[in-house]
Amino acid sequence: MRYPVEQKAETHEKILTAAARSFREHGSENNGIGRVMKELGLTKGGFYRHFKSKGDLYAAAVARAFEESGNHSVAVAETVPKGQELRAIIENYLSPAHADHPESGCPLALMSGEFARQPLSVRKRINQSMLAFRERIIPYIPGDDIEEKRRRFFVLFPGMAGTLIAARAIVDPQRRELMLAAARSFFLETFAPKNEG
Amino acid sequence: MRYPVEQKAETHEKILTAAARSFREHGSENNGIGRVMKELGLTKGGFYRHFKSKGDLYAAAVARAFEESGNHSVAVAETVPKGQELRAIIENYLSPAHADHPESGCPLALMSGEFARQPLSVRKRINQSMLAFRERIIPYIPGDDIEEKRRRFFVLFPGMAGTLIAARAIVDPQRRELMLAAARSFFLETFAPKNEG
DNA sequence: TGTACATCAGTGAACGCGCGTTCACTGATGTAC
DNA sequence: TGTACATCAGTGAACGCGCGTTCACTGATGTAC
Repeated sequence: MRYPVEQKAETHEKILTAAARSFREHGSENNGIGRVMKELGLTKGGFYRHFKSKGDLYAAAVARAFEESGNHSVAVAETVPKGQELRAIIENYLSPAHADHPESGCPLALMSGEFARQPLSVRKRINQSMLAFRERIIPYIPGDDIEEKRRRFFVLFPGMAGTLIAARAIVDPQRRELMLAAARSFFLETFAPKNEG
Repeated sequence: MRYPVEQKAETHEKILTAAARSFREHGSENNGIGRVMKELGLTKGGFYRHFKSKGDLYAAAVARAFEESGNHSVAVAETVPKGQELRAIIENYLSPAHADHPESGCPLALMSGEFARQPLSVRKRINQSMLAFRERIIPYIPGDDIEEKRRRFFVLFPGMAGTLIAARAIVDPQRRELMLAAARSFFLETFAPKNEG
């Protein structure tokens, strides 16, 4: 069949969006092309018209997940008065809602173990995606120069990601929220104190 | 064949140790019983004399990994003068050596995404292992009472774990070490300042 | 002391399953004339 | 305007592979007598 001209781009986009969600929710191992294509009502044979391999999709899906996560943080920052942006980002990142919804959450907190196991070519692309995410967040990080902001980013965000991971491992919802609350107040006080606002 | 009486316990122990390493290095998905048994020169059919299922092994291996990680931190603490223990633990945790050797490293930084995907029974056991790890580290955390120490633990260790994850995603070794160094000085200053030590 | 039997850790083949990937194909639409 | 042909996104069956799990079995040792 010949399909409408714009359809290929649409399908490509759908695969990418679905994979970015599915890989975060179910991991990329023991799950993948078949599941994603089935979700879209397509057969897995057609996948290779859109991506070279599973590794190719994985790298693209991680990039997409970082983009979505960046979009979300920026959107949150834009809902609050100037000077309050980082506070809002931190509160949102360490919220119970984020802990409860891995499928739309920060990839750093989800695909972590897998990152280290990817082939170099994939790791390089993941690295780029992470740096792109950083550059979107940087404007909201306080600091005298860009290098100081970047250093702070690399303490704050990985730190919060690790907190989210540990929180997700806590089974009891009440204990989980207590732990998140403790982390929230720590990161807020340390990186976005109120009187500096 | 009937085997020497002590052999069953020895094999059980070998499987557990090997799994704790292999699951950290390769993940538990797309890898598992077959690989571990082969490493020990055994066939995978024999596995079920020692563990009920793969999930059972997984939970036990995570527990073992937390124990090993706890042992390591305690051992590091015991090599330094009194009052310097937490500094030593932090420096060791955020060392390039730890970033380079996932197979013997902290499980929090490796199996994170997988944790959230386990069935409840397995997650409960992982939760217990994490709490047991905390209790071993608690003596080295400053704080007025046990609750404060626990809260600090749950900021410090997940924070460092996230840092390790992000560091492992950085391809260039020099940039990786720079990032680790920035995190080291942050966590040292914040949780184990020199003049309190 | 000798003999018959039970034990059970480990073997190895088999099972169904889902994975990533390949490939000959289909057929509605776009293009050339 | 009509006709012949090329295109190529998506199909569906097939491939080899490794997974977790089951099971009839082996046979050296421990136990009972």
